[in-house]
Amino acid sequence: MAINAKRRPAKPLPASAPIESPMPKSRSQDYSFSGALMSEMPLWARPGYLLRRLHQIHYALFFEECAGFDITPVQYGLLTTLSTNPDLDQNSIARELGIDRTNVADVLNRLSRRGLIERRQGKVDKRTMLARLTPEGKRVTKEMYLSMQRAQERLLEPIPPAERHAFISTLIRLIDGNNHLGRTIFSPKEA
Amino acid sequence: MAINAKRRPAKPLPASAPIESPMPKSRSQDYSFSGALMSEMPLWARPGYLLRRLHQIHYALFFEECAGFDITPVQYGLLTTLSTNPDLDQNSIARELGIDRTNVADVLNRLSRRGLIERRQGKVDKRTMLARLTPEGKRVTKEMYLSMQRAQERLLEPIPPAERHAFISTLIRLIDGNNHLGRTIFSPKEA
DNA sequence: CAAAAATCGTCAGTACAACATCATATCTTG
DNA sequence: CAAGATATGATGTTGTACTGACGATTTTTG
Repeated sequence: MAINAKRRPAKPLPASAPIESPMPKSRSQDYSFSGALMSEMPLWARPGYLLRRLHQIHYALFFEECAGFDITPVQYGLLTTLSTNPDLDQNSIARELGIDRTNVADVLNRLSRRGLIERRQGKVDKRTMLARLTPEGKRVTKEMYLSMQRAQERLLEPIPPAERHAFISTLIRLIDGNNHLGRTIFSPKEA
Repeated sequence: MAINAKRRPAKPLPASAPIESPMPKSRSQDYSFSGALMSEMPLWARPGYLLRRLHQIHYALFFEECAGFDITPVQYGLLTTLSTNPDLDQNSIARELGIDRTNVADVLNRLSRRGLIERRQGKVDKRTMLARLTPEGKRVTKEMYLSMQRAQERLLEPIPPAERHAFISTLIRLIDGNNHLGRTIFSPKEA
């Protein structure tokens, strides 16, 4: 989900948020996730749809707060990961970030082109390319931290503080619970 | 965020789910969304990151359940929208779905190419192009419904049923609360 | 009513996420 | 050591999501 158009997202990423309320009036709360009725579950009652929207909104907030850095959320995630554990190979990064291996290479290339990371061959395993932050990369990562953080806070602002941890915890449980998905399930051999 | 690789997603979209647990051990729950401490909020405590992951997982589930249809979640959302209110113009669809109007045109083209929707000029306002489902489109929409629904259910399966509505309601509140984002904020004039 | 402003769709261009496939270099193991 | 497994790179595809600009058509307004 890329959003960056030209250079600097002068217009940070509209997220194409609907001006008009996307949420119809009546929320009868009865689209039953346990029963089998659910005669006609509308869009705004589908978690998948809501997740896409909220994810988009996070993008918009991220770009709004981090305007001028020209770094995407995924890129910042990668910077953070390298910041925590330096000299990581691309496969490990992929697992850490939850993105595809080839995609990691793309992101690394973009970051490398801008001098934020550098790569070199691993010594123990010469097949691997270990990535690490450059001094510039460290500087940017640090400099962006508060902006990124503000985006996270603004995202959760609409719900009372007491609910925020619960929400995050639910997200984590849902991710953990579905984590068996992915390449592990349909191994590249079959299919 | 496309996922469809070849024709039929034989491998539905790995979501590149990490094999190794992406969630570190200690979740001290203290990355403070109200205070200002948060010395070093790790990836897995950032709602933005978690939303991306969960959104990805939904994609994987959707493709797994709807394999063979070769329809993406966004495309199905559009089909649903047209199914509820036929003869909608592209701007309305954009608002309804929460995507950009140029993107709506893209999606409509793909659906049109496959004979699932048809468009014609509006009579009252000749600038508009009203889209509607073809009979084939209606058939597919109906046929996919249960599969789509299963994906939604599987997504929420890891949390107890009692919490599911609360989760959805929180998502809705977060979306509603941030809905002021978008083109309306940074008008195209400035910047 | 005619000129100006707003709106609708389109097109071209960019970015990016998530794949597939093939080639190559490098382990690892029987 | 040879065979298989693994890591990465290079290249290409599809789909989502923008930006910016343009023509055609309203709508608004002077």
